[in-house]
Parts: sequence; structure tokens; C-alpha cells
Amino acid sequence: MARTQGSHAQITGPRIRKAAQRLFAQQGYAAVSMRVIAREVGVQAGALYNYIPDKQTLLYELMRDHLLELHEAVGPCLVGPAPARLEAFVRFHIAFHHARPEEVFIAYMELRNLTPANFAEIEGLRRRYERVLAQMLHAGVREGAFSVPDEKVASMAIIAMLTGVNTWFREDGRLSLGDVQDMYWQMVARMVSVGGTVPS
Amino acid sequence: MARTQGSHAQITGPRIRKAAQRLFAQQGYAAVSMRVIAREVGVQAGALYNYIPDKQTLLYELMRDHLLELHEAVGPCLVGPAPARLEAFVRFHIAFHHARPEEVFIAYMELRNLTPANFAEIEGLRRRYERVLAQMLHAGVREGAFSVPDEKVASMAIIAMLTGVNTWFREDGRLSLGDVQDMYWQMVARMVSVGGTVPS
DNA sequence: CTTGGATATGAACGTGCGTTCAGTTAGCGT
DNA sequence: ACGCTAACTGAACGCACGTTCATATCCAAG
Repeated sequence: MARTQGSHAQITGPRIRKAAQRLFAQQGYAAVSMRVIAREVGVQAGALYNYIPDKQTLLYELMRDHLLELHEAVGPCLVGPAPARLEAFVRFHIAFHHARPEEVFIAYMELRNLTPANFAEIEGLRRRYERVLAQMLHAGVREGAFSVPDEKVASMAIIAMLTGVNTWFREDGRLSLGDVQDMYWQMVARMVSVGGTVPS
Repeated sequence: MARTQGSHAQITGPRIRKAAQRLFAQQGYAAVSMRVIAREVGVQAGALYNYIPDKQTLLYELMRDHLLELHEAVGPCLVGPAPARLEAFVRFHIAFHHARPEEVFIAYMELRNLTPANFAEIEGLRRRYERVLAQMLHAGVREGAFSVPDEKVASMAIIAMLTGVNTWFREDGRLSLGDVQDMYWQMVARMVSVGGTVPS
């Protein structure tokens, strides 16, 4: 048999990516075989190679696409006065990452499974995102709106604490995502001394 | 051949753990084979089973021992007034994790490679550690020394940002570990409003 | 109605996996 | 000097891996 039903190309490609994303996030890149991905999609393993050159590229493209989408989406946070931009960034980062737990998990956990060349590309995209926040802090400090011990260190600290939300937040818990955004913004604002003093 | 040199039992056991720790941290549990671990130690794969029941238990014990050591080591941070305890905790967490990058990496990245039973044990130990900080914050809030939006959320945020140091800090960078400890303590202190106001 | 390209199958390639175990050696206690 | 046992080897088990490829089928266009 071959092509047991109608034309599938525009369906199968995305389905492969979705299945790989789910499985990589759940079990890890190294633990997921091409045959398992294929079964999830409903084809034989060989058919996957009509859509991807190899397993490594599949992983790389998932991570790259995620980070490119992240860069596009953060754009609107880059306008206005520094404190407003920072607040927008905090809320954005939490919401964006919450909406994509699998992509985020993969982007953080599977870096070491990239070939050196692919790793360099992904790492570059990550650094660019970190610099977005660092520059935001830098501008705020220059304006006298923020005070931090070190702009780069503060940006790493903030990103780490924001990304950490994904490890514990559950939709059905006692807090809504909005609550969490409020709380994190309050903590970040205090951390960078927005307004030069602590908000009550 | 067998036992090509003198008695090795008390040497080989720890060497297996060290090798596994290094390799698991570098390449991931699923990507490291028993044969590779054995080669690193200088024995055949079969010999490993004189020291460990199986690969899964090797991973589990690495994580468990790390977390038990963490609990023992955090003890001294639990005395004194709340602000002093929190400062001690911040400095301790950074230093302890910095000294054990491989253990930390494994403990965070390989959770999904544990069997459900082992996962439950490890997760329990992690939660206990998180509760140490949460109770510290709770006490500080009760005393009026701290102010946070939510004690549990704040503890997750603080632990995430502290653990994040391991992802970027390099011994040979422009900052010493002491610098970083100072900066993070300053940021955390502001975040929980130590003293009810922002330290300059 | 024919045809050609898109889409998929299923077998096969060589390799490596975790684990077991009978056999072999080295060094200790006596 | 010698046996005992701890320590290790090396082969073997069945299975799964990523990838390739000849082949088969389906659909759209002419």
C-alpha cells in the first residue's frame, strides 16, 4: 500500500511537528524514536523523511520556530516609557510561555541534543531575547526610573524567575494567570525599585 | 582476564557514580549507554552490575543523594531572625548550586526519566526544600520584616532566579561569585521589602 | 483515459541498547 | 602454599534505533 487515502502533504507535515513537539517535551529527544513519532501521526517511519531531512533538524526547527515567534511577539512590549515597557514584558513573558509549555520545555531542556552548529544558532536567538530585557533595564536606569545592582545580572534573574512560572503554575490552582502576572510584576517592580521606592 | 589489577571495589563504585554524573549531565540520561559509562571507568559493561541494580537506580540515587546533601547543608541557614536567615539562604543556595553544576543539571533535567515511584520520592524532597524558603518568608511576614504578594509564589520566584545563576555564571567572567551573591541578595531583599523599605 | 508526480509502504541495513551469566583471575587469610 | 571469594571479562540475549530505497498507490492535469 501507499497513500491509503487522499492527498495528505499539507496535513502530514504539521502533524509530524506537533507530534514530535508533544513527544519530545514529554519524554525527551533522545528517548523518542522516529517510529513512535510516525505511529502518532499514523504513517510508517520512512514517510517522515518526505518532510524532514533527519531527526536532528526536526528538533532544531522546533526550537528555532519557537524562538522566532517569541521575538516577533515581544515587539509590542518595546514602546513607551521604561516602567510601562518592563511591566508589559513581565506580563508578556509569563503569558507567552504559559501558552506554550511544550515549546518552552524543549527549548530549555534539549539544547545539549543540538549539533554544535544548530546550538550556536539557537543560543544566539536566546541571547538576543535576553538583551531585549537588559536594554530595557539599561534605559530605565539611565532615566532614573530603575535601580539595579547590574543590568545583565538583573535581566538574567528576572527571566529565570518568570520562566520558572511554567514549572509550578496550574490552571486549576488557587490563582489565575492574571493573579500570577500581577504578583510577579509587583515583585519585579520592587526588585528594580520602580519609581525609586517600594510600591505598597 | 578478570580483575586485571589489585582490589578495586571501594574505588570502582564511586568512580561509576562520578562517571555517570558527568556523562548524564553532559549528554543526558537517555543518550548515555552503560557501555560508555563502563569505558569511562575502565571496565566492561557487565562489571557495573556489581555496584548498581540497573541504570534507572543509578540515576535515582544520584538525584536522591544530591537532594539529601542539599537538605543537610541548608540546616545552618535556619537560625536567627528572618532577614538574616533569608540572606543566608540566598548566599547558600547560590554557592551550593555553583559548586555542583552537574548534580543540579541532572536534578532539573532528568526528572522525566525517573520511574513514577522514583519521581515521587525525588519530587517530595524538592518540595520539602521549597517549603524551607516558603516558611522562612512566612515567618518574616508574620514578624513584619517582609512583605510579599504571596509566600508560596515568592518562594518559587526566588528559587528560580537563584538556581538560574548556574546557567550563566562563569568563574572567569567579570564578576566573582561573591559579587553575584551580593547582587542577588540585594535584589531579593528589595523584592520582599526587607525592613519595609528599599535599601539604597 | 492516460500519465506522471506526489505520497506512502514495508523491508532491510548495520549498529547499539540494557542486562545476564558462566568462566577466569587476583589477592587475602590461613 | 593454597583455597576462597571478590572483582571482572566477554559473549550472548532479543530488541530497537535512524535512515534508505524499491515499490505501490492515489490524484490531478492534459
